[in-house]
Amino acid sequence: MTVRLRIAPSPTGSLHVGNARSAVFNWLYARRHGGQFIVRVDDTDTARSDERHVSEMIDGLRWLGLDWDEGIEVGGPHGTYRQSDRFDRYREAAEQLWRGGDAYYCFCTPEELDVRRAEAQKAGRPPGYDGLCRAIDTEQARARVADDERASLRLAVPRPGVTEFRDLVRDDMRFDHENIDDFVLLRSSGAPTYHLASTVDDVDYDITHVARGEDLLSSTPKHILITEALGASSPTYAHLPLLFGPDGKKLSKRHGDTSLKAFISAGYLPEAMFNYMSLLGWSYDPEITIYSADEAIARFDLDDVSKNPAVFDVDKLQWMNGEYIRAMPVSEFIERSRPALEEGLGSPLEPAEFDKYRQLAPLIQERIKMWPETAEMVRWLYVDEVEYDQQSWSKVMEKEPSAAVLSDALGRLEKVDPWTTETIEAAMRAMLEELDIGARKGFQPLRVAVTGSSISPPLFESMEVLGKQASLGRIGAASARLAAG
RNA sequence: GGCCCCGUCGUCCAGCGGCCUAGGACGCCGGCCUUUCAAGCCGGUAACGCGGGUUCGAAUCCCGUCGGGGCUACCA
Repeated sequence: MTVRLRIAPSPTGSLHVGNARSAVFNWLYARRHGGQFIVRVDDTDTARSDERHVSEMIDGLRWLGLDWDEGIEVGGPHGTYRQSDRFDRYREAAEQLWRGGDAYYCFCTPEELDVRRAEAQKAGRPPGYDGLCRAIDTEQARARVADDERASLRLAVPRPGVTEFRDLVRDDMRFDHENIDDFVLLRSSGAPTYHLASTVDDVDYDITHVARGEDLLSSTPKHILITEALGASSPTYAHLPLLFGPDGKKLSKRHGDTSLKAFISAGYLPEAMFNYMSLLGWSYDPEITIYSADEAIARFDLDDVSKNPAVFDVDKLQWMNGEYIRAMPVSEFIERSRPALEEGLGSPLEPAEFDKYRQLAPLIQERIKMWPETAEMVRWLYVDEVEYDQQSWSKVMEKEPSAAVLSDALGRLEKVDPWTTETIEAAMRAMLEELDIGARKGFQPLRVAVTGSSISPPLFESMEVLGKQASLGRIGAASARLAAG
């Protein structure tokens, strides 16, 4: 039997990293077992659903490197894979439930329910639905509905009773029906609730494994009850540990922008993001942290997923991103960093200008963790006049023997020909010797003069790429500025 | 409040009765390298929440306790 898994995000907001991580686990499991991965859109809440979120989600999932065998955009035997197109099917299922005696009409208004809930809470009773309308005679209820009276349809939860299931992550679960109220299947508007729609879809689409966040663990008995009432058999469930923010609370908007989109635009690599997310609640090997998606597929199993919630650690993600950046061939680094570079610089680069970047690229590659850092690394290369970093200037330039070094270097550098890293370095090392000063005192002033900062890519390579004329000009300018006080 | 889940370094994970004087990764600290910053290399810091059992032996099993979290809608 081939496994079929799905993710079913609601397009009521941006795709959250928690959902993205669920998608990764589902995908990994499907691929590992040669099964199918399906992407469905749970948009029963039509008022809050937005098409923009649907396409953003698709882009995000693709960006991560996931692909799906059926679902939104790619199609399949089950139509559009959007719940909003299947309301008739859900009503039909509801009807089936009602005919089978597993559901009943409820004529309580939301206002009445609010009042009774408040009372129950005050009296220390469970706040769920009290089952009042369950007592209404079926024929009578049908007549009232036929008479256009507003009614919702609720599941008649078997009482007494218990629902038990084996969760791949949590092992044996047991829920007493005492704690499950007769929840709504169909709203009085005729729209299905999430519980109904999602369960019907899982049944109709032959989903074999449902791996989702632990926040749905207590809803699972409801889904099992619906499934059984429908005469189908339940999928295997796996409730994944939740993702937490640094404060130990469920990751949400209050932790800043936690949408996958935010991470994409922050400049993370999809490989790093995938790798990092797969590590949240799972481990590839006790000794190995970095691995490819294919390697993960070869070892992944829902059985091995941890029960503990995981704190999303941006520091580790960044480190990992840096690892991936450093691991790629230089040519790839150059191409992939280009968009962020030009964006950071504010304009596209002419071929000749880009060529300078290309020369410095290997040195940049080992110094950044995130794409946006490239522009900061080489900005000095593309300005007419360097902007001196205030701290660097006072720390380096306003000290002996910077002034002397600058003018001495100027004289020596003028004679350097050809202008290469090696010849520049040779000339400067000779200067060090003759002036009898250390490399720090001798080179830092030049660095600040050329790049504007005491922190930069390696000096001589930088000077070579900048060019002789520009380099001399900058050293001269710094020298003059120093003289002027 | 009720129901449910969870509890190993600050964080993520390994550990599934003896291999644990608890391992790896991030972070942090120190060193080496070095013209800065990185990278790299080397080293260090740091945890089984607590209390009872069970057992020859427990991080691993059981109970309790404390702590954290989730759910508790005609949202999903």
